[in-house]
Amino acid sequence: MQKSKSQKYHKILNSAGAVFAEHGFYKATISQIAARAGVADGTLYLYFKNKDDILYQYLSFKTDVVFKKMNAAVANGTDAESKLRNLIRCHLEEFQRDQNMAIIFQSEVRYLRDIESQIKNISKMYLDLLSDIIEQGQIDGSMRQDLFVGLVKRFILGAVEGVISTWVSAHGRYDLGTMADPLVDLFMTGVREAGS
Amino acid sequence: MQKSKSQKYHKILNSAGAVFAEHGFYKATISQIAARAGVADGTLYLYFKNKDDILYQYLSFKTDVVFKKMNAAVANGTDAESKLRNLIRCHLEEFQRDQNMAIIFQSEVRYLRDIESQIKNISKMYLDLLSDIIEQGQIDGSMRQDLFVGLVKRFILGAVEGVISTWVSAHGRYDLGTMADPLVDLFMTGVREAGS
DNA sequence: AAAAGAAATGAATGAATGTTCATGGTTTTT
DNA sequence: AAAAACCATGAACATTCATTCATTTCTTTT
Repeated sequence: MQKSKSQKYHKILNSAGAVFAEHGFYKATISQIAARAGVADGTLYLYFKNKDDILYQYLSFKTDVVFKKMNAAVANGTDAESKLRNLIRCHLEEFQRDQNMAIIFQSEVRYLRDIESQIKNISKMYLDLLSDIIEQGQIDGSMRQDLFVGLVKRFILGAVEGVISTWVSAHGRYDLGTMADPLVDLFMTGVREAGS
Repeated sequence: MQKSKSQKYHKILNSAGAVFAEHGFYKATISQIAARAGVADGTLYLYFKNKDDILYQYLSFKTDVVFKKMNAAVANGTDAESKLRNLIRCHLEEFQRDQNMAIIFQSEVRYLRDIESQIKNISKMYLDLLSDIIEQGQIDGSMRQDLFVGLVKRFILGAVEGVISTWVSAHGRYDLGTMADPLVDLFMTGVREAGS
């Protein structure tokens, strides 16, 4: 029973993801989500408080999963550069794996003021990861000392998101994962100490 | 009369910009826009086809103005680096000057599939400007030959947009224009030929 | 200043859709 | 197998708004 509830719950979440990604949150209707999940409209309200709550729980769930993977990816690196490389590769690969999530994060999240705390959380966690990496790089001498970390980390996140955005616009027609290394190279060549 | 129509038209456009920026397109109502412009609801329909059309014309108008300035800024530079510097400074300053526009471009535009052609236009124009600059830099030897222009230009745009996004999230509390030079420096140090 | 034309009004309309709840079905318990 | 507890249904409800248009107000013409 717990499991069957869980199953239906996730079925609805998934359907919601697909419908939100296709039509956008506001144009998506409860009926569309219910139909795609193969349940009646009213059933959604057994599992979710309201339409907003569906999106909220979708984002929470995805955020959790992805962020755990990102943390693991970073922990897997030794020096600052390999951590950065792992983080960005993980980011690109996860978004490529789940295109609905990519669309929702890229297109919708900025739009929703009510869920601002959620956005802030995921962005903040990501930016904090980047801060740590950059600071480590400065300590071990692989990154310039005169970097303004606050700017650099936003710079990196913005660039990665821009690349994802473009990929989404192209309907995911090319491989996103392969952009990780050129992207980091491009970035590192700017950050790396001239002589090292 | 032509002028008074023009005045009211722009009054409505401005009000729409403020209301869209504050509430987002879907939560913004015709009544709010009308009230802010000091006209009756029905009056909007003398100047615009419908709600979508208001946003469309807002974006068209702003796009035109900003893009002319960006073109002029680029034309004002001599070498690739100064052109890039001028472009990015112009971008940041214009968005800072008109925060409503900044919010709408950053938060709303990605969301609106119907206006995709519009977005594509402004993004494409911007990316084309960047392409030209990078190619010129490669020709005159100030930028590396092995750059993948398609990636670099999205990298730059993404980074700039990321910085603007952060500024918008902070409710425009700090000066955006001053970030132009550090941003370009950060970027150039990566792009510039190691020896030059 | 009267008439004609243009511009503006805002209450009424109608469509869209998030949410509820009385009803019916299914599973579990006794 | 009857009763109880639980789950699911989907038609009906209520609200929200974009849009319209009959009426009024303002401007121009003669």
